[in-house]
Amino acid sequence: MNGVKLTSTLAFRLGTLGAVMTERFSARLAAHGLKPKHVGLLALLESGTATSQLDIAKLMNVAPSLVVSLADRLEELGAVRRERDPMDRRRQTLALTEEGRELLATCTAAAAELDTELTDGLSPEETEALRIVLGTLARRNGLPAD
Amino acid sequence: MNGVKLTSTLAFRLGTLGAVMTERFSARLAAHGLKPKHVGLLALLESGTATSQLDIAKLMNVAPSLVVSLADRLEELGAVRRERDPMDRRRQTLALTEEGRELLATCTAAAAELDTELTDGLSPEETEALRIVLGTLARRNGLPAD
DNA sequence: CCTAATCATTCATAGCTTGAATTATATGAG
DNA sequence: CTCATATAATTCAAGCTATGAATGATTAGG
Repeated sequence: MNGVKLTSTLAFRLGTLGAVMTERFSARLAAHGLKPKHVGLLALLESGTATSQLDIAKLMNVAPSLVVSLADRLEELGAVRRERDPMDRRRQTLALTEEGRELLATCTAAAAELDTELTDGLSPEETEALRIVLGTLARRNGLPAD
Repeated sequence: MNGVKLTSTLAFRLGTLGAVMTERFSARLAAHGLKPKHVGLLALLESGTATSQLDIAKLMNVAPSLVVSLADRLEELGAVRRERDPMDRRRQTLALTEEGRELLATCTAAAAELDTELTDGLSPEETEALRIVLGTLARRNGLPAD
C-alpha cells in the first residue's frame, strides 16, 4: 500500500499532456487541411530516413494502408510526389516537393509557437531541462531523435 | 526561416511520448478490462473533486454521454456505485466502492511501474527534474494536479 | 520458369467519441 | 399552484481514425 496518486505518475501526466498538445497542434493544422500524422510523415521524409511507404509505416508505427491515405492527401495538396522506384517497381517512393517543404516549415513554426506558450511560465533552466530529458526519452524509446 | 525540426519540438515530443505511454498503460489495463479513461474517472472520484456525472464530464473534457458508458462499465465491475442525489434527483452521483479503490490502486501501481521503466536510464536528478516540470505544466494547463 | 514473398492499394469493419433526441426532475414567473 | 423553461442523465445514430484481410503487381530464388 503506497500513497502515490495516479495523476502524479509520469505515465499519466505524459499521456494527458501529450493529448493536450496534439489536440492544440491539430487545431492549428486544421487551417492547412492537415492532421498531425500528415505532418509527421512530411518530417520523416525531410529527415531522409525512409522513402518507401512500407518503411514509413514501420517508422510511424501505423498500418501500411494508413500511409496510403496519408500520402493520398499529401499528394492531393501537392506536398509530396509519388514515384515508382526503378530498382523495384513494387515500391512507391515519396518525395517532398518544394511546396511540401514550405508546408512542413509552416507547421513546424506552429509547433514552435505552442512550445513557447507551453513553457511561458517556466524558468529557462526548467525549459532546457525539459528539452533535454524529453530528447533522451525519445531516443531511448525509438522515436525520431535528431 | 529557422532550422528547428518538427521532431525536436516539445509539442511533438510530448505528443508522441504521450501516445506511447498511454498505449503501454492501456496494454497493462487490458487485463482488468479497463481503458485509461476508466482509470482516470476512478482517480477523479478518489480525489473528491467531482461526483455528478456532468461535473466529471467537464473535468475530463469529454461528452457527458461518454461518462455514462464509462460509468456503466465501472458499475458492471463493481468499482463504482450510482446513487441519486437526494438534493437534486436529476443528478446521479458516483461513489467509489472498496473494490474500486483497490482497482485504482492496482492500476496506479501499473503506472508507477511504467514510470520506473521509463526513467530507467535517467539520472536521479533528471528524473526529479522531469517530475517537477511535468507537475508544473499539468497545473498550468488545468490538468489534475498533485 | 514457377512458386513464394513483398509492396501498394482497396475495402469492410471495429473502436472511440460526439451531438441530437428523449425522459425525468427542478426552478422561476405569473 | 401551474406552466414554461432549464438542467441532468440516458439512448442512439453517425463520424473519424485506424486496422487487417483480400487483391494485384512485381520481384526473388530454387
